[in-house]
Amino acid sequence: MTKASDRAYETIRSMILSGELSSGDALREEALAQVCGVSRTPVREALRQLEADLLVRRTESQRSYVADWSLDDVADAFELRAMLEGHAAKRAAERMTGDIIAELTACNAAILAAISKSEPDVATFLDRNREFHAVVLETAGSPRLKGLLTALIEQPVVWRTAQHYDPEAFKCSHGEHADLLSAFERRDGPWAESIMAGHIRRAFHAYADAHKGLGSARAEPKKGAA
Amino acid sequence: MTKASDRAYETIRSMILSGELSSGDALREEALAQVCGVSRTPVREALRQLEADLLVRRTESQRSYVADWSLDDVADAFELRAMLEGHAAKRAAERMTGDIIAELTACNAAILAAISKSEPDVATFLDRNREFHAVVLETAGSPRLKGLLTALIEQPVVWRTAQHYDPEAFKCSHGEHADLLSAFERRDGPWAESIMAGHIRRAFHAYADAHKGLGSARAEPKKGAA
DNA sequence: CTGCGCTTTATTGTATACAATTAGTGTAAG
DNA sequence: CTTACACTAATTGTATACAATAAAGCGCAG
Repeated sequence: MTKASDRAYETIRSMILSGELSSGDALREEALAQVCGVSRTPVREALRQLEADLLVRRTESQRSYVADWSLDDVADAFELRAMLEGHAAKRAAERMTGDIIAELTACNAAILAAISKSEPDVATFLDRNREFHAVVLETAGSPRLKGLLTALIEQPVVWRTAQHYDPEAFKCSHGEHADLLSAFERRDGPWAESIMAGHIRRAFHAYADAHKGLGSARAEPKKGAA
Repeated sequence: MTKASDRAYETIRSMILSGELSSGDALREEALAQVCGVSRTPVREALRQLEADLLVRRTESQRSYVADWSLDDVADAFELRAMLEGHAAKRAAERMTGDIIAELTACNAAILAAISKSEPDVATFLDRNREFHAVVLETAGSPRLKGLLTALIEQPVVWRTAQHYDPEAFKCSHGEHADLLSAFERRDGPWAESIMAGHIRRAFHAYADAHKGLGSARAEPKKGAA
């Protein structure tokens, strides 16, 4: 994608992630085009990409809506993510180098700094956490695995989960990254896989705990509000 | 996608799978538009879809080429497929019903019939094999898993592998499906997972054996020939 | 002869107009 | 009061023209 389609993609994506657009909202191409300051053509392309990212769903009649995620959907996604990121961690351990360990160590130190403040710096935590996982995924050296996971990791769900973390949960996350580094230092693939799978599953339960009760049954498409 | 984009998608896809277009061939939008009898707009959409299917790759300058698969790429894809289809088999075993077992049994009987002829009916084998795996995947009941796998299963590589099967290999494939049915009847998820993972890995080795020697290093883009 | 930079050409990106399809609405029959 | 149906309005699909960009060819200097 180039300039205009990129702008459309980023704009729409951030509107979804920020909550400016909420689950089930209709996404009309022309309205989005005006918002993004481009024509419908790049908007269409951006919508296809967002659909691949699972942030947008399309009805059989080709209308687009902001995707809604029931708890089952989220569980489904986290289960796959645990399996795939576990696999990525195993492969990364087998391919690990000192430089990358240093990079990951620095990254995790930044995470520790961000969460050690009196008021945790959630934005920095998220950025560095994303970076940590991205480096692991890159080190796994499987383009296809990378492709599959990118469709799963950058979800609104993931984004919002950390908002509900208590100080203890942040520490857990940091500690699991540290464990992962131990496994990487020893080139212990299976250990890394176990830790990563548990790490992701813990994140899921943090999400589930924060959302228990409100069943979030799949909503019907709303109209308007694009 | 609708009529014109569908036609473009199917046309280009079959051109790639049939070998009419080979690895590295340039895919020029206008040329494809003429071949498909549509304008560039639906062709562009089809190309994006084919890119998601990993049948087409795009350079950083947005030019499209028929994807080429080194043996490492194929190994990578099969490894992921073994993991994901194994997972699907496990979930399917946990959700299995008598009706579905009957359907799968009939499907595998058709496979047996196709490969028992003096001259094996490869096309029927492939169709029924695809159907068998599709039913398992459907029964797994994870839309996301389904989405991830469809990007991996319908590859030219898969298609051509069976061309090299000897009678024994066909029998192995049928036998593993039968084993899978045993696991399903007993609702034994881990067993089903093991069998399926092995089933996929065997297919990979059949491919690798047929292609050993010719290294198939990633070719540079060719020109022309769209 | 070779390497660099400019000009030309080919190809993709974007905008817009129009066609086709779908959802929404109102009305009339049961 | 409900439902079926037709009609209208809204939305997406497609084609085409034009703009931007990258590849290729060419000339020139070293």
